[in-house]
Amino acid sequence: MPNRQLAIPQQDCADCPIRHRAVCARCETDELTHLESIKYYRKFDAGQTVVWAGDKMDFVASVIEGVASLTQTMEDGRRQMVGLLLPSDFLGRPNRDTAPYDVVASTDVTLCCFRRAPFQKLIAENANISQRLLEMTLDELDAAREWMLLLGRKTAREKIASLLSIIARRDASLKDLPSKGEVSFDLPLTREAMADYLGLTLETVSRQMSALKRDDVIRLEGKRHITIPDFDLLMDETGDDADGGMLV
Amino acid sequence: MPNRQLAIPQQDCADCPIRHRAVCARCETDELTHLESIKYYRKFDAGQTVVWAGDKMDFVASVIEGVASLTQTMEDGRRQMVGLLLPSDFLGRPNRDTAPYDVVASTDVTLCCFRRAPFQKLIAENANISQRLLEMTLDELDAAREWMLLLGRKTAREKIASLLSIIARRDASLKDLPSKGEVSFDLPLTREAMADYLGLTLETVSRQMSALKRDDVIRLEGKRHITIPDFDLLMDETGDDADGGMLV
DNA sequence: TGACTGTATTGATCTCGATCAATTACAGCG
DNA sequence: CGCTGTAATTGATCGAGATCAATACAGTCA
Repeated sequence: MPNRQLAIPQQDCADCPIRHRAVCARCETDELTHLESIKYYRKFDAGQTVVWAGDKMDFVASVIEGVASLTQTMEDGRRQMVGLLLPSDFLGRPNRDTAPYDVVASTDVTLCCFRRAPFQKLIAENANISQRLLEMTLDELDAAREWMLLLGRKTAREKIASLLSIIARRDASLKDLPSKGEVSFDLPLTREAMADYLGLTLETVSRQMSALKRDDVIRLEGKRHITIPDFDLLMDETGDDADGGMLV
Repeated sequence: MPNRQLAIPQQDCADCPIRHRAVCARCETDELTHLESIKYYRKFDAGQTVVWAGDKMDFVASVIEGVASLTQTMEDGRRQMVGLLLPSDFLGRPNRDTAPYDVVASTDVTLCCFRRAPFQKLIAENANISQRLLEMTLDELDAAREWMLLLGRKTAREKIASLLSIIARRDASLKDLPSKGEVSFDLPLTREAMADYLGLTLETVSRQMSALKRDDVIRLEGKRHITIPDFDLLMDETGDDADGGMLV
């Protein structure tokens, strides 16, 4: 299994506050110049909708900080999250200017946006950028397939444990810490958003969180700050095999 | 929502028995020549495993005929299908020579294979091929996300109806028929494989099939041949909104 | 300070799909 | 033909998670 972290380039992208592995990644100097001229930043508050499904999207973007989600909704209101965008993740796609899903900021979010037209020109002209995008899309696809296993076959408890381990890992790698032993982090999702991620109801999420707390797999300080006393213990609850590379 | 069919090129690829939209698609004459020299065919019987998860895969391939599935298995045996490969779909990926999932032939399958090394060289040298692969991968990602909605939020009946509509559509488009009014086709999956696709047990699949038959949404001739008297009626059972582009 | 709002927890009950088990259908084959 | 083995159907029962409902809690605003 591929490991996303390995893909994060060491070279920072000009004035982006953190290094990120989106289009700017691995770019040659001249490409970077191109990018700088079409790049701008946008901020969103927690809960704000970035784009609605069906809306025109005149930009693509890279998540600089915060967490956003892609969500699908059925007419009767049933909702399923289908993408979770953490810092360094990419939003939008070339050759498609209509958003297929609602994009909602789960926390305050900063996006590094690229105007669509010049971005597409950039792709057309630079082979390594479309190769980079291909690589990232394949990682997304792997993540989606791991997610499908979770949705289709895991128990509620395993689902919660899996989600916590995914967030813990990504958070740790962002802070350059190992995800071993004691790990703690802030949950960027409400119970409802967790339920939408996991294909559960928020009551079940809450109950299973309480159960994991009761069994000392996790500790809660306030509603959102989580400490995992022993990461291996949490992993035992996910149903994944030990080495199995869970990708976000 | 994008429509896959539009992506199928009208130009056939040399001696491939049917036109297919894999790497050969839209290629210039000289690229095609390259391809011909690294291309070979392999056949598999229904039930045969093409590759095991973790195995080295020294080729990538395009499905020429038949149906294959990608499946993930947990240690305790729970299984979830995460990919269904129909004719024209692509298998394998550049820069990854280890199969992440079991690939199993659901029916007799013919693959058009490309040796990995020269194929990667081809990608590196031809920008339009990696753009083509990107496009295809994005379609896969959309399909995976539609699938996630199915797994997370649909009822057993809706799941079955959705699967039947997906297969009916792909089958119809392959035969250049419209998926309207009365449609009929052969189910390329066992009840067990359907269950693995849908995150259900095979008993539930069987019961829901019987229920759909009882309600005249489908008709069964033998175990595998299905007739849908009115495609719209089936669509009403899927839970999708009327226009919603369900992608395989 | 207290009313108000959105988020989270906990309880009681119900239901859909899982599980366990028996039977049937059918294709291949001696 | 009657076996044999696999795939599929059907029945009886169970249980995980959904649903409905009440309560707790932390901000925030008047």
